[in-house]
Amino acid sequence: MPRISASERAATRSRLLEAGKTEFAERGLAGARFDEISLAAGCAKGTIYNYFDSKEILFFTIVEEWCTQLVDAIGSGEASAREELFAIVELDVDVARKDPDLARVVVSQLPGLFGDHRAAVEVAIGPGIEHVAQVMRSGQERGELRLDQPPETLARLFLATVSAFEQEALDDASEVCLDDVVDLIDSCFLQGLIR
Amino acid sequence: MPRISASERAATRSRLLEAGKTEFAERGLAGARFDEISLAAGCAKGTIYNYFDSKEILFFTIVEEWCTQLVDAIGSGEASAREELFAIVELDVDVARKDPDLARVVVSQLPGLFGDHRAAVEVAIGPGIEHVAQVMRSGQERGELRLDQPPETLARLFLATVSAFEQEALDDASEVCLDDVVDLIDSCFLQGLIR
Amino acid sequence: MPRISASERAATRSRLLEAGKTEFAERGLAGARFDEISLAAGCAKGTIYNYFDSKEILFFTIVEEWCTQLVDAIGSGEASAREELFAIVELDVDVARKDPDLARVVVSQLPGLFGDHRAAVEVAIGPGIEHVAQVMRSGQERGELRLDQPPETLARLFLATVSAFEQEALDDASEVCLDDVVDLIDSCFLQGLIR
Amino acid sequence: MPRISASERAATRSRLLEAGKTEFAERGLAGARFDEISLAAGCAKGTIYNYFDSKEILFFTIVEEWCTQLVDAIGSGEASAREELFAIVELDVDVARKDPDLARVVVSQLPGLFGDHRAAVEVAIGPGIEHVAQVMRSGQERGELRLDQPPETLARLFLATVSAFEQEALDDASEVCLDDVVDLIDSCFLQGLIR
DNA sequence: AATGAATGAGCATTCATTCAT
DNA sequence: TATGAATGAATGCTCATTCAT
Repeated sequence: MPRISASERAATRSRLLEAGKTEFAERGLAGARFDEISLAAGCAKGTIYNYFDSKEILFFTIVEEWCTQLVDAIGSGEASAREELFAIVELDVDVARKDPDLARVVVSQLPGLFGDHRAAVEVAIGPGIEHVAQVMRSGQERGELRLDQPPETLARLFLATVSAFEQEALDDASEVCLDDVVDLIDSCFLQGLIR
Repeated sequence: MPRISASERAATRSRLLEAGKTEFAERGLAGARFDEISLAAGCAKGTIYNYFDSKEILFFTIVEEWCTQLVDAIGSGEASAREELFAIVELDVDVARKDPDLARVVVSQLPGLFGDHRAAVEVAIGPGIEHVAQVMRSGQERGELRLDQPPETLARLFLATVSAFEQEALDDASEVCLDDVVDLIDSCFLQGLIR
Repeated sequence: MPRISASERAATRSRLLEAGKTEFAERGLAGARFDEISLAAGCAKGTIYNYFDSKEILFFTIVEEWCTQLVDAIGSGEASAREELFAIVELDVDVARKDPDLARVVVSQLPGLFGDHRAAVEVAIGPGIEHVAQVMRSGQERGELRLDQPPETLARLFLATVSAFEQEALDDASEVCLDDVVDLIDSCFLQGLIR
Repeated sequence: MPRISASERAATRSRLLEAGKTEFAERGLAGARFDEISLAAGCAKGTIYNYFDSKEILFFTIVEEWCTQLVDAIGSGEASAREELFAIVELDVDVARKDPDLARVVVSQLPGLFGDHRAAVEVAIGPGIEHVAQVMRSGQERGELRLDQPPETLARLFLATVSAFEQEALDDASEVCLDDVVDLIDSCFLQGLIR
């Protein structure tokens, strides 16, 4: 018999993830402080360890959450490659709109990781990469997409570009807003893919 | 009267920048250690402070160096926007080829900065942005480039995309090599700019 | 009216003592973790506090148990000092054979205690010391044992030596086995006591 | 050109070892606090790491120092085994008299160590064991000592007994004083060794 | 200018203990 | 009584920065 209900546990976990997103978005993986996260989540520092074994695990759980949101929401795969990729960008932008901190973590923190962290991020975003690669593969097989790069490479370039554009859009000083990103990706990237 | 000759000073400074690049490329801004940098540069830890006031200053000096290399090498501005931008990518790729550590620092560390560091990086890469923005502006005025975004935004998106592609190319596990980047940028990005 | 039967309570208590022995033997007083003890005992961490007020109390209860086993098993006191002491060593070795973890706790952890813990261990092993001191006193009165040290001192030296030899025997890398200890104590220590 | 003279460095190192002895003697390896050690040594906490890489290293350096003192002071090996061992006890008692904290660390902390620490202590006191074992071996070869145990075992039992007796003598509440230890070891232990 | 020892703020992590259920 | 989630004090260790020499 658990001492707290499942919903309480889920609520605390959720508050920790939320507080973690904010802290990681503001200070990065290296600079984030558990003191701040626990304060923002309204629990004691030690409590974090009842939910996440380490700072890195909390971080990569957040990254996985982003990836899961994307993969879960992605559609049937029946449409053309362009339409599929277009939808993926829309989803990504949607996620970023709903949770800018989450997007900030993903687009700004992931490129700077090394070693074990690099490996962990590969694991965390692996499913997302693989899904997009599948779209690219189908597109190539149907003759819709360029063939000079393997599908996984196209997927990585695609996601990297989307991230770069979103980062620009998330910058408060920028003139680009999230709404522009879908069109920009379409015209500036997808067209180049199509042959 | 300086106690060491100007050339000695310049040599030490240069060794520090070189060692800094390697360390920042391997461990990031947050993880870089002055112990390692001084060791690699063959001087004492305290000596670094005779050349750079802080770790951040050393970092941003390196970023500026990258930016300066680009701006210095950029041509007259007589050609078409596409040719100019093409040349810029070639230059950037050239720099990355000659100094992969420098490129790694720029493409992987800059996105993750915030607060004061964010502001400092804006200062450091400002001239580069401004130069590319000027190319974009001319292209728009000559009717070569799309008009729906201000030239500075186009410049930022362009450089962000180049960085994203280079990062992919610098990843040892990737199938993309630096030689591919110029063509990929041309077909996947520049074409989208041109109307 | 107790909510659990006396036998259930005794069983849980017994399992906790057993688990405690193992953990203390493996990690020492300072390093022992309640998480492990409760896990091994098959109950929740908080339950330990229904039986023992603190980690130290659990520890000293175990030490007392060792002492009680010895005192309970010790004979009438009719025999010569040498025979009595010989019997005590045999008992001690017997206890160590049946419960090596218990012996390990006693011989390895007691010497390192200080302050309040030192005082508590004195209380816990006091009856054992006193019993052996009584044997020494009788031996001295009957003229069997050396008189240059008070009986309590002889008792402490005797038990300390037995512990030292047992520790050597309990060490897996050692050539000495528990069976040797009785003879070794007799020839290396008892003979020196007898005048 | 070192920034501090060798004597200054040696003095700081010495103060750290001294402060470490006191803290380890009072609180054990697990309980010792670097804050206290640095305070007692009159330097900053971080300074300790300029001299010792970790708490364990400081601890085992102290243990080694004890062992080195013994081994260095031990004589030619020309005398009989009994005289040699007698001299070793005198040396050990002398060290304990001059530096009771050091003795307290050795006699009370070493028995309770495990795992890596156990292995490290074996390394630290190895030379001392080996030296005494050599004395035992010579004594056996000359027919002076009992043959039923290998020389290394005799050495361990001998040192363990000396430690046990010294611990009793170092206990403030005990009636035994260090001066008694030599005679007690001779009559209670050495006689048992001799055949 | 160069040195490198000293500094001490900062922080993730552990774990005995508490207490609401 | 039993539970186990929450707590938060405690502490070893890192490392950018300082400064006496």
